[in-house]
Amino acid sequence: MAKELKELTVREDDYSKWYNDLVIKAGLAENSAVRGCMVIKPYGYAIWEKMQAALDTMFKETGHVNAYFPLFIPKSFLSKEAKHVEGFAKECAVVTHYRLKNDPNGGGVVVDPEAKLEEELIVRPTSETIIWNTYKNWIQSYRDLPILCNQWANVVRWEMRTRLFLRTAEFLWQEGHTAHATRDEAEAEAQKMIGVYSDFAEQWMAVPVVVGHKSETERFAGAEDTLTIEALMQDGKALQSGTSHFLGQNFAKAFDVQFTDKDGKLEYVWATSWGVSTRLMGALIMAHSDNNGLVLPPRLAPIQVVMVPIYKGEEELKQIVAHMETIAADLKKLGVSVKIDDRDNVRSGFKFAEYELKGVPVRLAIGPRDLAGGTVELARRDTLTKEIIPAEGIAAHIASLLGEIQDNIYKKALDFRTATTTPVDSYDEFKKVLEEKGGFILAHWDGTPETEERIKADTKATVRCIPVDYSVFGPLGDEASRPGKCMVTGAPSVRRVLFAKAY
RNA sequence: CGGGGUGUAGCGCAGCCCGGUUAGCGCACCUGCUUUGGGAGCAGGGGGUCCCAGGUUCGAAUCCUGGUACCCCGACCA
Repeated sequence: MAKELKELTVREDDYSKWYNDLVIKAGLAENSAVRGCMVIKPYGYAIWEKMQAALDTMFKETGHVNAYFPLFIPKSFLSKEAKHVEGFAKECAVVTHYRLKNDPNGGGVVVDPEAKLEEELIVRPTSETIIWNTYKNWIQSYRDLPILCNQWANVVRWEMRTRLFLRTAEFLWQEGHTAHATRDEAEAEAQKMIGVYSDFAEQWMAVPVVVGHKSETERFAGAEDTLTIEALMQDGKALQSGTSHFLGQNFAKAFDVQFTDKDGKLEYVWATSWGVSTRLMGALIMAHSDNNGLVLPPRLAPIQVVMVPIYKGEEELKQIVAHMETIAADLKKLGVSVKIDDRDNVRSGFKFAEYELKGVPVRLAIGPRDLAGGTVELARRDTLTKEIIPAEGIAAHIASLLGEIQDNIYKKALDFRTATTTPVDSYDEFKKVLEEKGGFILAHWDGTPETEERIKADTKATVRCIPVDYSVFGPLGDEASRPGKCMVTGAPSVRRVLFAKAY
């Protein structure tokens, strides 16, 4: 089956087909029979669980706790914040009835018209409204603040076009919702959490990201400021991989959440919300994979080391597997996850290809020759190189190699981004680079929605973010952070911003 | 919602224009033998309401009419 995959080339015209085939063939997910939803298969879910575990720990280390709020949101809640409803109204699934009945005209069932709801329920596209309706009851005094809650949940957005992991009708995510006594504290929280996301992306996913502010048009519906992490995929398109919003007092005012401060004055609460989703799976796949399949960073790989026996006959298999078990025990002591694939109904060559497709970082093959000579064959997924090395001390060697692989994958992605980030000064050059090279473009923009809209209409590229730290661009950074003139209108610009075509 | 395209075995497809054996191929699956240091070979086998409904015809996967589902491209979005 993976033979078909090999015929595709990364960043060909049909990159999207390549990506889709990879997701399906590597056993991560598939399209559901339900419109626009996906089935996350066990191997894909194992990766998601590792992401969840790492993020959850990071949230707790920054003082957050988990909670859970309802799936259904009364329609009236959604309309309390004007911009919020405007942003989400077009993609909501709506529950209108609560009962079915037998079809009087024949087999099957129909919606019982008698069972119409007084007020329709919206399947949450995001939970700000239902959570703030609850926070209202939790907050009376400054002593009740801050509230630092996170929720792991699924949400539904009825997108017109869907794509596995990147944009599905239902997706899994976490959403943090915090309430604070002061503006400063809430702003600091929003910044802190985008920092957590950026650390996670870079240190766990090995995906370099640019942290920045969204422009007014790209901002979250109902936010005063949206911070984002933007990652670059191998086809030169950007992927918004996580966002953290400073919500001001918008939701507090919409849901009338006030508290008494130290001076006995009544104040509206300041808020943030922040989230990442299964879209991160898409980022992980598109950032690192090659034509042999997934390339998983060791820190997120469900299986870090796979061992494949090479053998003739049952007796030899037993011997080799016994040997492998002692190595596996050593690895487990060092916290490395190992799988011994002793299936005797598929051949070893098939197994090699299969684990490459699944992105397992390190593979050990052991056969009679190794058994006799005290060696193992070690293969690295990231470089696709193989070497025969002594079995002595192999566990410690692998443990440090996993760290090296993690770093190497990150470096590769960073080098790609560096090579695919271009500063441009004129609109013509902008269009040319976008057409021929793609990737990130650093250019001056006058800061107006009109100009941004025009650029988008002309080129489909958008302002991905206004970076907060230009040093991530290396040598380009210093010049990019200085003032100049908008490439379209010639109006003054404070600094270059990051443009790209996006998913 | 606009513009294209496709529905034939679990998956990928050919056959349709020009109606006519028992609907075919590759992968996958099952059985047996031989193999096993990079996706095995040979032999045999199982599996189909040809998307649905109606029509034309001696005869429809093929032609006609209507429906329906899905995919791709745009607008929308994490």
